[in-house]
Amino acid sequence: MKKKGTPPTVSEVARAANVGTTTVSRVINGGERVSPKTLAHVQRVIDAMGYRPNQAARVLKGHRTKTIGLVIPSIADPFFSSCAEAAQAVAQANDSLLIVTASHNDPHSELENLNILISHRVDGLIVAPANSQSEGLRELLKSLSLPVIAVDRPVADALVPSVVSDNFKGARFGTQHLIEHGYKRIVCLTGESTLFTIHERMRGYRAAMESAGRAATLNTSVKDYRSAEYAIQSMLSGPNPPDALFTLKNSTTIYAFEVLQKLNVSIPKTIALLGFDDFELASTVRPSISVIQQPVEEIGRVAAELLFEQLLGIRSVTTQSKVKRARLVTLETRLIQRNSCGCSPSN
Amino acid sequence: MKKKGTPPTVSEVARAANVGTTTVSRVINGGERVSPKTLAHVQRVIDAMGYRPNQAARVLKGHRTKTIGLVIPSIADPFFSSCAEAAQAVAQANDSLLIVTASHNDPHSELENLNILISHRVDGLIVAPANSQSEGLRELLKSLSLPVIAVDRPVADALVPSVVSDNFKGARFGTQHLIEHGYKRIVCLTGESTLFTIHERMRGYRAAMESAGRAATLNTSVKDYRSAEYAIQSMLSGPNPPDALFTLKNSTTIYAFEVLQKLNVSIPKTIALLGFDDFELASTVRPSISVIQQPVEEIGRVAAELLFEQLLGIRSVTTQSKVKRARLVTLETRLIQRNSCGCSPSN
DNA sequence: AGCTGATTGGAAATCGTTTACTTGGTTTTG
DNA sequence: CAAAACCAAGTAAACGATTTCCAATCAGCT
Repeated sequence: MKKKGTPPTVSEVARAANVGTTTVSRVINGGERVSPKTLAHVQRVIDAMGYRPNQAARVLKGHRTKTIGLVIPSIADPFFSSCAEAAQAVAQANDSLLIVTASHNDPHSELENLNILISHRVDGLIVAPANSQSEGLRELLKSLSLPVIAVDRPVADALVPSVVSDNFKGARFGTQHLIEHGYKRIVCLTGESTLFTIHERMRGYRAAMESAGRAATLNTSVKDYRSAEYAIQSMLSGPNPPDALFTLKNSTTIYAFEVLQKLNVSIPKTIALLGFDDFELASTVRPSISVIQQPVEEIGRVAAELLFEQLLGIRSVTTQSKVKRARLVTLETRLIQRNSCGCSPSN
Repeated sequence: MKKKGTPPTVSEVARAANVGTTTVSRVINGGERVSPKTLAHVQRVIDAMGYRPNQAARVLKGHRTKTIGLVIPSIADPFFSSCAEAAQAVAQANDSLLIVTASHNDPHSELENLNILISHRVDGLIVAPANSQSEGLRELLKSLSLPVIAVDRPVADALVPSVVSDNFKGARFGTQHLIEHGYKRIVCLTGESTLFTIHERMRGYRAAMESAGRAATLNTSVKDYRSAEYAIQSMLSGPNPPDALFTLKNSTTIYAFEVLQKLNVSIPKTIALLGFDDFELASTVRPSISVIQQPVEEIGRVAAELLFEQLLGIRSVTTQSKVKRARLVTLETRLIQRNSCGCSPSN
């Protein structure tokens, strides 16, 4: 075990072992075409010197960097960190590393991050685009020669394959579920948002209401506790108050829940609550909150798998068409029935 | 904007711009010693060709990889993902990328991850050691020539600088707080754990109880809802039931909360609850749960800052001694008073 | 013994960038 | 007016691993 200083190189190892660099290289890469005893000897020297091949040199010779990039709005966000965890696992299974950067939903920062990652010669990229329409992003993607997968939000025109959960169907199903359980006045709440996901969910809500012959009521002004309080209070004191709330994102769900608790409105007796997207403690609060759950880790996993599939099979035309076929992977959501919408399971 | 194919190189750019490679290189790196008009011209060509320098080649010439590695138990864990987010931000500010890997608290996997990162020639490492004592880790660290910072859990003998929150003081303070507010029988609950953090917290609880002349009661068997139910129920039906619970980790806090709710035990009237470590919805449940909060992002931030400090200032002896002085950075926790332990703030 | 053929090991080119050293041309100055 | 100083820009040699080709060795044959 060597102490400090500059890391040893192949030739140093070769000299120490009294062999050529070729032999050392072969030992490193599986030991083909090397006699068992030299192999053992060289391996011993390698271990003794604490030698580790320099990836940069390897990459320079035209090899993979064994590195993929992930650009997400925030690392701390539970949704994206679960995604990242799953993607990292797949990367590891494919002998690769995952580099994570946060765009904070800023298209400019996103572009910068992507450029840096490309400069580092990552083998592929997974991106949750800050903005599906962003011209900068689209231009970059067009000029790119490496595989890219979008997650959570597709890029306009399916420029790259995307993996998303079925926000539309999920929201429609959730709304239908409320309708079927007899709720008469179902109001949809969310923070004002231009995000693709929220947009799809609103569409799903509207579709379900429409096909049931109901009037859709959407309130997109719930940004914080205050606005939630205002919105809910005025609805309750107004004419024709809602008997069910469908909240389209976690923060909105939480605000609504808090407000209802504070106002001593009984859930689900007076008002039912159904949230889109699950969060750790939706099951812990009393009453526990029913939600439409997204297959979070699956999104990250499938995206990474798709990426490596593309990475490993660039040769065959068959693969290309296969990839072309799957420009948009839509993963199913499911309803987690808890106690907040009058459709209690066992407990 | 070039279409696809292999990425352009310096010499290609040089040829296209009718200059030497040196000039191109100079333009890339700030444009010193290049006339304004050639600079502009070369820059134009670079943009036109979509040229991006190959980091691998740059690294090979002995430069930083502008890359740091982070090895944590889990990426999806809120604590560590916040850490990661903060570390990434610092990395970005230092023009570097963050590579994240998950060890799942397995020392073997941890070692493997570290080796891979080292092979990729990361400039430095941040690790949350799976096991402070691990011989493999200690040996690796000793043989290493790059800066490493430990987070959350120090490495034995302060082999590398560590950034941790003050688990001992936090737990002692929390316990003292409960004592001061008149709770007579304060029981400490946690999952059985050999983790450094939990150990420190137990030590803190014991210290506080001891110096108050109380008998410490620790139950380390709360691993899931079932075991929590059993533990709490038997304590409640036994002689001398507790009037306060101090839970040492989030999962334990949640289980205890759920069980108390289920048993219709009033919080904090019958039993008070204080948790160690904060989580998003501790403030949302009713009653909201008071906790000892760790400076989560600060840990990640300080660790990364320390790393870059070491990375940038290897020259001066002053800096070395400064680093030596700060082998263990202990960050203060604070008590977040909510409604679960009889010491309610305003609401 | 000498030849064949398989097997193992080595020398050298290569990847794309940086950088020490030159070159040629201009400007300043004694 | 010549010499010194200066500046932009180019040439070529690294960096460390892979890889192609070639050389050497040795066993097994005839």
